[in-house]
Amino acid sequence: MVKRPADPTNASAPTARHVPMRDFSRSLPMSLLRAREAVMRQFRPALREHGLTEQQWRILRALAAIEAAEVTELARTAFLLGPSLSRILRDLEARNLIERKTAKADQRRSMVSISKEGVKLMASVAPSSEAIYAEITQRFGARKLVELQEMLGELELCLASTEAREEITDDA
Amino acid sequence: MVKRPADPTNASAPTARHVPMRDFSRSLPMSLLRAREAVMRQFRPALREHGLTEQQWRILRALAAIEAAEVTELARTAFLLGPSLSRILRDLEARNLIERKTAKADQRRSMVSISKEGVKLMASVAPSSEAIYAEITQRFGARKLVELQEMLGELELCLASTEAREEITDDA
DNA sequence: CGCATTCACTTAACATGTTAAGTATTTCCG
DNA sequence: CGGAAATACTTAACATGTTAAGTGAATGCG
Repeated sequence: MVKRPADPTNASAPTARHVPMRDFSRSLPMSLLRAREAVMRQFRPALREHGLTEQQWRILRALAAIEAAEVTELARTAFLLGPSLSRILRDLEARNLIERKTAKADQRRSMVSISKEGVKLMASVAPSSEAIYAEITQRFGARKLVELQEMLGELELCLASTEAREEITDDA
Repeated sequence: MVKRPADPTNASAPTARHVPMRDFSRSLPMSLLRAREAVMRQFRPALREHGLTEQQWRILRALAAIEAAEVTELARTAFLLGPSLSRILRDLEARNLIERKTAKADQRRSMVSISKEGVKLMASVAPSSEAIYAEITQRFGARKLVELQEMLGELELCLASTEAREEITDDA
């Protein structure tokens, strides 16, 4: 907002603009964050009415789609980290929305599944969720939405392979 | 909406697939989340080396760009909620990366600015940050990146006006 | 077999997201 | 002027993100 030329005697004035960078508000992470927040803002009230957070809803949806799953598999599907999932499963189990039983073959693993109550809750939320999604689709345009999601998928894909070589390039 | 005929005897098998919905992994919030996570995974190690979190970095960047700002304005710029910002500013101030002074005209407001140390820290992080951004741009394609960000902006815009009418439609 | 290693999770600790409530200041208005 | 209402934060409380460490069970292998 201030376009002042370099000021060599910046003793009184608070320092700024010393480190040139891209315009902050146009960075990719920011764009993604803002877009996602705009979308989630549409859903949160409906979920909240049913006492669900976004992540709890993700887990229920994932479970409804895959019968039963190990915790690790569920984490991958719902895109949650293990510790978050652990906590949430504990709470969902306490609310009787899910069930777990340790696998017979391997005592380390526990199979998680949605309970009858969980299904009932999902059924009561799904309509409004779908309605909201439909409204978003309509506003933004169905074709454009597909296009956007394709680009997002490509972005994810083209960054996916960078993660394993931290060990190698870590020569600092 | 449910395609399955009623099953009165679902006692043994874990219940599932009772609530048909869009394929979970292809929902828009999920796509946005995954894409953003893929991007942030590139940046986090570099920030971490300098003892900064993503949000702290956002605040420093915002401050470097606008000289000084009120807390509310900063929250809008860095896209953080007030409570988060309050906590982070407290910590950044304790680390002498920012400075604050209450405005003379209005004792409620406090002006926040980046400190000399903060500028130094920014200068030490900016190069790797820019390098990472450049690599992402190159991998994904500069033109495609612009296109993606335009779509994200449009999405945000077309959902922006929905927020004020919760009071009105809240007739439940 | 025995034991180090790996594996599947869980706990812990700290930082942020999210909503609600609290505090101090200012403004509005009779 | 004076008190209700609005404003600019801050605190509180709970849930999740993120990394590191812990725990118990399986595996690999000498």
